[in-house]
Amino acid sequence: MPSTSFPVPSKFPLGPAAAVCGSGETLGPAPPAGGTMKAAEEEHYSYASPGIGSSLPLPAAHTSLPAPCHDLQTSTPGISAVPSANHPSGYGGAVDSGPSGYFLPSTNTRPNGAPALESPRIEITSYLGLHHGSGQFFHDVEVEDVLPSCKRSPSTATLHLPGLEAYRDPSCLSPASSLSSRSCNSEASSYESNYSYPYASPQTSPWQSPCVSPKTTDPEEAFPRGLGACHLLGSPRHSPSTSPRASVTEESWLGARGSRPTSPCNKRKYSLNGRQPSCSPHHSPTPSPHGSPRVSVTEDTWLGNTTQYTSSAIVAAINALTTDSSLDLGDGVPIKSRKTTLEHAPSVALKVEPAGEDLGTTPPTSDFPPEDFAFQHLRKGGFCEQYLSVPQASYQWAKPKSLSPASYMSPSLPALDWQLPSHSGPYELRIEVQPKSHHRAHYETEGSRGAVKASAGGHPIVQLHGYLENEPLTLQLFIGTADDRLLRPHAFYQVHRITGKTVSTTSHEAILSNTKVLEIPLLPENNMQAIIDCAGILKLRNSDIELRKGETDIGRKNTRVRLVFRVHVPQPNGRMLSLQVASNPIECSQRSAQELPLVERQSTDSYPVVGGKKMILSGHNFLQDSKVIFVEKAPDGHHVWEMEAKTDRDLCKPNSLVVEIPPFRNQRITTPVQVSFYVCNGKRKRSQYQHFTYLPANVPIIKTEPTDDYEPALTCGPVSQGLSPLPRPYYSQQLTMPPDPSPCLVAGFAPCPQRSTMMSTPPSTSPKLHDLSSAAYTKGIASSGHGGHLGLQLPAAEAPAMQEVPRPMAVQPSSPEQPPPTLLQPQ
DNA sequence: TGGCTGGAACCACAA
DNA sequence: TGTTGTGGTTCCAGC
Repeated sequence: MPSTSFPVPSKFPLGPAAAVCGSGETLGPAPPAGGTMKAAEEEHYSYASPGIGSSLPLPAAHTSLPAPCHDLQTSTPGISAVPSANHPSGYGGAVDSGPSGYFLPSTNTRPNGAPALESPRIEITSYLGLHHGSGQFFHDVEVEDVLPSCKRSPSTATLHLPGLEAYRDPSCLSPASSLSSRSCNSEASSYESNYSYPYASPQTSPWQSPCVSPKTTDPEEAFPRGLGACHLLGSPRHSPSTSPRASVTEESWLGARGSRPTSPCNKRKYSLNGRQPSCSPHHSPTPSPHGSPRVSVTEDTWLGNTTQYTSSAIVAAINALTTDSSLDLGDGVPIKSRKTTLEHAPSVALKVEPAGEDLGTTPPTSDFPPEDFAFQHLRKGGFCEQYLSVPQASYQWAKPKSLSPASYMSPSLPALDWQLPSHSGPYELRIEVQPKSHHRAHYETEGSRGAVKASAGGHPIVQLHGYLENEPLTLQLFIGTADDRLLRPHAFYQVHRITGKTVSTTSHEAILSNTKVLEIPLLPENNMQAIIDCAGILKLRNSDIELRKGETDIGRKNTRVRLVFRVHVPQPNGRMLSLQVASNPIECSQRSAQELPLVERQSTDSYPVVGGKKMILSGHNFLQDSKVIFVEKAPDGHHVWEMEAKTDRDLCKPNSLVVEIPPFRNQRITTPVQVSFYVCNGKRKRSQYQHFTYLPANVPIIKTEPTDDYEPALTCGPVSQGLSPLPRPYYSQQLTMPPDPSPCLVAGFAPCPQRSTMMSTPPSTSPKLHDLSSAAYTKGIASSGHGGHLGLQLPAAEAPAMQEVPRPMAVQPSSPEQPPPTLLQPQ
């Protein structure tokens, strides 16, 4: 295993690394992140570069690595942290060939006499330092010049201790346990995904694997591109395992495909050329030098690590002195495995990177528009190259993952599962063009299926309104859930960066808390508008995710996602105002997309109990036999009332359905009653629930005409952003801030106005948009990274970015399966 | 040549 | 327990 050395300012003694190495001998579970790691961080990392640290798997992560693993590592052929002569000197040189003694005493040896493995080392160099401290990074400087103020998300550096959270349960996982063609991939992806393996298991230790195969998800993300020399083993990007389908080498070890993987529970029974996978998840495969967690450098991680920040962001990060673990890039987002695998070291090691991809030869270039250039330059410039040989991935698996929302204590940015408003003060983040309701996600084993498109052609467009500054901002995009619960990163889908001639928008990948985030520049010259033509959706194998420790969601039939956009607007007071908006749901399953009806719009969202009015539903897969069922649910989810609405078959079209609103069961209601309805094409072919509100008979109808003016602003205000034109309550998870959140903070979390997001309310009655002083976050309470279903709304006082200690606050559960959105008790 | 797409085979699990 | 349906995943072929 190559040493992983990141240039680090002298003030970063890399103590953790050394310390960790020392402790690395210790077998057993790593201490909780909050414990040792925290201490280490505090002690040694008073500051971490936002750009780098945010995702760097730090050496600390190996505290739990068993010594034997180290031995394995060193002894394995595939891994060679061979310092390349070609490596740039200085910082760059330090990356690969950094003096081993830098972290570990050269005399460090194993009890068994074997040379001590150098603990993975990562020297962290502050971004500033890179820019100003080394001429080698002039590119970066140039970048600064080019894009002086492009504010990257002020991610905070994170130093992780490994093993705190395993992606897969150690008992269930083993490199071999997940096999199939994906085995190599999956493994890779899993590890990369921070699907950490338990600390004390040699089998799961990255050390046991000699493989050092930088993975890449995208040829274009080529930092590594120029790193041939930097890459250990010469092939940073390709390893036989990286492409299950195309590599001859792969065939050699992969052997004939047995059966296809199936979902959950790791029941796949593939044989991996010599690596007999355990049929039982509980059986750990025999450790093999070949089959090991990857130790790789990934572009993704690199990208993330090399995220550039503006000075302000850096300052913010410095101020934050954060130890936020949620920002680890290496944290665990599976990357296209076929390009990332690292098993089978031998082959990997022998694979030679195309000459054309020599280190540092990638010129900045004219291939990119100015802004693109800036990004590209940043990504591919010397700065990044300096670190390409760092086997980050190897640590990813061991990195702790924030299982609990509470663990996210970054003082700078809200966790991805926090519910944020789409509007605050003068700012509003809005999805001007919604994505299509269907987009077939691609698997790691597949090629990209392109970028998400808009319904009417083109691509989704997002714009930040109200921002009058001249400095660019960064729009973050990640894949969020589209179920009934609070919006949170989707465990089974990740955003995938699309590149190519057809992509006009530059982007950059980063990983935050196991979630891949695409960062897209929002430029003033573009009116702070971004065309999202660079975002595809990657589907992760259910079995991979479900086995992740702490993961409670299941992947089966969990195929709807939303594009979630975030932007962090710097405030005069130095804080960040974070806004978020989610798109309409996107069905990502091939089958579902072809079969399940999907309601995108409804012409009416409320009507008096008498019913009788025609409502037009727009969507997909409507059949003449489609039925529309109205349902009223009790708090416990049971159906209190069901009524099939009459549909006009003559007017039925595949994408539109005319239905007559049935009279409500109770004609004497005095307050609006919210019910649901869905379109049913037959057994098990139902659309998701849509909300509808019955109004008291004597209530004047505010909006009843079927119209095409699906103006979110007219119906739900900013909270509707990202939702269907007409309220789609179940997805109305954009946070609506009451003018004064305080009422929601007292009296035992009494019902809060936020519920308004579920109600169809006319503009006049829509909750007032919160201003900065009322902005708040709603933090999903998750038992796991993605497991949060319910959440506590956390008002963030004046500025969301402050992330002050969240105060519990009532929030509406948007689930049709859950009790009415009246009160959400903090958990 | 490689990426994007649509389609479908294959397989395991669910009904 | 056996059969059929459903959905996840992978592979193929055409553009």
